Amino acid sequence: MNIRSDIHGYPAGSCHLYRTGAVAQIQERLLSSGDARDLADLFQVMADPTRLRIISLLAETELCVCDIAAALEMTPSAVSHQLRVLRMAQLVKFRKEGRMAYYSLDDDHVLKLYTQSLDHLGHMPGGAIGPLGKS
Amino acid sequence: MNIRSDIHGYPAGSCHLYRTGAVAQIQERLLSSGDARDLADLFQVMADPTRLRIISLLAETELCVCDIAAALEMTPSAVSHQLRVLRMAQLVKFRKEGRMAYYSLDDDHVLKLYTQSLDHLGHMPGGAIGPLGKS
DNA sequence: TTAATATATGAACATCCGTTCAGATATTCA
DNA sequence: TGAATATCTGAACGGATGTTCATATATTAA
Repeated sequence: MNIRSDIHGYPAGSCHLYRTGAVAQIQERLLSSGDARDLADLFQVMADPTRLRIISLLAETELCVCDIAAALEMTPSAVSHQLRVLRMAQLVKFRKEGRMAYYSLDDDHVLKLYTQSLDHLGHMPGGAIGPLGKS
Repeated sequence: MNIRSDIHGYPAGSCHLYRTGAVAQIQERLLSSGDARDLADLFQVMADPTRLRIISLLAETELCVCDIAAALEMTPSAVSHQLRVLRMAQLVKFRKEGRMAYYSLDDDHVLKLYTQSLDHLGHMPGGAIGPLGKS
């Protein structure tokens, strides 16, 4: 009886965790399916160039949709769609003033995550992601 | 002559940035297209439940493919595919020992980004806050 | 050598995602 | 009122993506 043969029909192997019976131990620090999905959703929202550029604009001040669209040289429609995604993920909030909607970052956690990722990018050799592994 | 009419054929609006001519100013802090794409690629790699769970496993120790597969209750093939994605993004590295491949996190920036995002999740009002949700 | 194990990879499939387009709502101005 | 503006939204199209399946390579065991 092991996980592989029970669940996936794999023949029992000889990986050391099975020999030592340490599977339960490493599963304790395993992110739950639910948390993994929630986290993935968060990263998914950040995983778009347009949304990241919007965040970079909102990092310092609130802006209305048409100005964001102008700065990004995109249609207000496309920007509005992306702002909706950011809004639903609670990464940005907005206030209505007349016919304008002024958007800003929801809290400083967004900014922290953004700057943290920029920091990580700075540590990537060449910035771009190359093939296979590290030298 | 403004960006919208030049590039997208939109009629000139009256957004305040155009009246004050501050477009160039906000464009200075705008993330470049290239950087935005690189950052989006990084987040994209993080934006998958399986890859996040792998990262959570590798947060404390190196593991071989079959043990990761066992802990995740997935096929080694699926795990190998995801490890390849993590490897190409330089989020994990591996060493070959016989027929086994032991994977570990490439550097602590990955872990920082991961824990930072967990922290953000903990601040989400509606978001699911699981056992690992907050530290 | 032959068999079993550990990992890697290409193709295929279903699903998801960002933009465009058309159109809707709401506010302001003449 | 009617026209222009600011924003929003649903549908659709093309492209990206994660898993499965079959298969390939390499290492170890018998």
